[in-house]
Amino acid sequence: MTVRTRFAPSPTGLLHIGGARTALFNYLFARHHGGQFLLRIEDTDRARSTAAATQVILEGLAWLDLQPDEPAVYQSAREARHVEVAHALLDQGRAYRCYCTPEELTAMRETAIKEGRPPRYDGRWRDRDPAEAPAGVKPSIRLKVPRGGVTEVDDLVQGMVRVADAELDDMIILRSDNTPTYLHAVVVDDHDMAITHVIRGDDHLTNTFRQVQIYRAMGWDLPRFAHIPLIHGADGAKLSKRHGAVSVLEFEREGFLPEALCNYLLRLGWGHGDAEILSRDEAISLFDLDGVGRAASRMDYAKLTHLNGFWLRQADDARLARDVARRLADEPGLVLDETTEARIATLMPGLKERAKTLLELAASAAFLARRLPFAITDKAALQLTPEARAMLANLAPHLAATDFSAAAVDAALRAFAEATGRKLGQVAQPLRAALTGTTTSPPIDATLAALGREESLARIAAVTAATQDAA
RNA sequence: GUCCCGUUCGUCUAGAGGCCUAGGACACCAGCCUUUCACGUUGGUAACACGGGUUCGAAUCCCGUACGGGACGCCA
Repeated sequence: MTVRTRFAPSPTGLLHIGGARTALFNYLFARHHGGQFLLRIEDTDRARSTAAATQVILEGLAWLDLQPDEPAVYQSAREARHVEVAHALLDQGRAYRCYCTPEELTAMRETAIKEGRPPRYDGRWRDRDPAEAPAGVKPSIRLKVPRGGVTEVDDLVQGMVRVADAELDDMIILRSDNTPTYLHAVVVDDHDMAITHVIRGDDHLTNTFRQVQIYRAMGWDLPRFAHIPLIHGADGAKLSKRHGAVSVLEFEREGFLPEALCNYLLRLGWGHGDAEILSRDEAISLFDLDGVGRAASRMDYAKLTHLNGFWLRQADDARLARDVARRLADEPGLVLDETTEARIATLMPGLKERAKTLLELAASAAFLARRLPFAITDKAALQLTPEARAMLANLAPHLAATDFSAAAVDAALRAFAEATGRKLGQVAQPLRAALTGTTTSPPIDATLAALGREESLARIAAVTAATQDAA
């Protein structure tokens, strides 16, 4: 039997970190077992589902490279089938029509809570003669849940979980407006899509017992279930649209790499010995449900950032250069032409070594896009003492005599430092300030080489000229 | 309120009765490296929620307590 998993988000909000991890686990599990990973958009709630939210989910999954193996299934398009199954249940006497009004149900719930009983439907239409149906009330269809037994679910993560059927009430499977409820649609769709493993957040664990009733009533085989613990916000509470949930696309904006987010998410709630850094391929070969923990976890940006730094250093230079150019394009005062992009690409090995996010990377590359005259930070200005400016003026001819390769420039710098009795740092720091307007950058030889002869000498001249003006 | 689930360093986790003087990672502190900043590297601080059992022996098994979370919708 081929393993088939699915990620089934509802397009009522955004794809947040919890949903992303659920999708990841489903994807990894399917791949690990050589099966398929599917996507189903649960848009049964027409009032709250939006096309925009669906789009965001699709974009988020694409960014994370968690593409489904088959076209996405839209639950709303399967309504006729859901109705069909509900009626089949009705015909078999496994479901019945309930003529309660929403008001009546609300009242029922409130009294129950007031009297300290669980707020559940009391089954008043379960065995009542439909002939007694009040005129003008459109009925909903409820599942007739067997009484008196115990339902067991052997969850792949949570282990054996039992709930007395008495805890379950006769839930609505078809609303009075003839639309299916989530509980019903999920079961029908999972069955029809031949899903073998339902991997989802453990907020669905209790729902499972209700869903099992539908499988049984229809005589369908049960899929295996795996309820993974939720990711909590910093305060320990569930992540939701209204609570600390951030769209995965927000992570992109903040300069995180999809491979880093996936690596981080994988390690949140799943472990395999001391493995920390995992590529997609390694994740696929190592991932299984027995490595998933049972306790909820919290998001830790520091660790995500660290992993991002690692994956950034692994990333392809051209890819990073493109991203940096894109991010810098919006900034005022910068020139993003071919020359700049060539400089960014050239210096990328040195730049990416020093950045943890693409935002930092772009910021550190910004000096390459500046054109004279540009501002010098206060800290950098401190380096440019009159003495240092004079030193740079003396240094310039030596640099000009080289071919401006990093090696040649490095040799010239060292020779100059030795000849003038200075430590390399005493030469490099003022030079860095003149070249970048800041106090940090990749190694000075690489920086010089990336900027090129003309620009480098111009930038040096700009600060040495200032000396002469002052003098 | 009822039912369900959980609890190992600050955080993510390893741990499936003796290998645990509880390991790793992030963060933090100190040192080394060094051309700034990073990276890297060496070392350090830091945890089995609590109480009872079971056992020669428990982080690991059982029970209880506390705390946390989830579910109880004609939402998904």
